[in-house]
Amino acid sequence: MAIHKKEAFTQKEQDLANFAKAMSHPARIAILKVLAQRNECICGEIVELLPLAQSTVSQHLKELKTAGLISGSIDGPRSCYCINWKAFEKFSNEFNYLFNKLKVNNEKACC
Amino acid sequence: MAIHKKEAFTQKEQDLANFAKAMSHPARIAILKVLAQRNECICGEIVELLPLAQSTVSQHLKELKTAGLISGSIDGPRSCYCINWKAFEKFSNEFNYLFNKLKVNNEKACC
DNA sequence: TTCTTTTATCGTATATTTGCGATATAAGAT
DNA sequence: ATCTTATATCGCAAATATACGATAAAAGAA
Repeated sequence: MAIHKKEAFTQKEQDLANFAKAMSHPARIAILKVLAQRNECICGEIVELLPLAQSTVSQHLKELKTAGLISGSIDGPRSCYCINWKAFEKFSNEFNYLFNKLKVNNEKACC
Repeated sequence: MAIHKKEAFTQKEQDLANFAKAMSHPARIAILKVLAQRNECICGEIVELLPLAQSTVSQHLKELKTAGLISGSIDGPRSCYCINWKAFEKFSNEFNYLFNKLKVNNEKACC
């Protein structure tokens, strides 16, 4: 494969793709769901709820955090995570701009 | 790694993840963008527009088609693709249901 | 200090993705 | 029938992702 060509695309394309990539695993969807449902931030409770090892869950949390979908802070001996709603709003806007608006001018599908 | 545990999650979680996975590469975002912008379906024009080899683009198109985000049909010696708006509507609904509605009850972020 | 609890990180095995050239396939053109 | 054009598929190399056990780190409890 030589080199990954992701840099050859626009920043917006890469941003959208990165956001989507962060959501591209059911475990991460499940984590986001839990964080979205609870008003208080969750820590190791997530591990209890998922059918995965603690280290694996921790890795998924790190990916979500790196991608900016959640934020986390240390709270004594445990960690506290919650959703970064701003990132979701941004994604939602980008997504709708790209597809919902264009859809109007594009009713007649051809294949 | 032993086994992938994706089956251990709900169907909805898997569906959302699969949709997101299809969008998780800038080349595929770019393809969707082109298809969304043109009223008529595009074929090899996409190859011209992307900084990738023809075989690579063909592979990305196949992935998008398999995931249900686009549909394609043979048109003489060339192939015609277009967006499957229904799939986007479904994803948009799922996504908004999961996040936008919950957001209302969740204004106070904690970390 | 030592023990316990909670979470992050390391190392590693395996699976999947990405990318391309080469080749196959399919259909219209000559 | 042969040539050309357009697209899909195969085979392979390299990069990433997924998962887990083991271990480290950090902080409160005994």
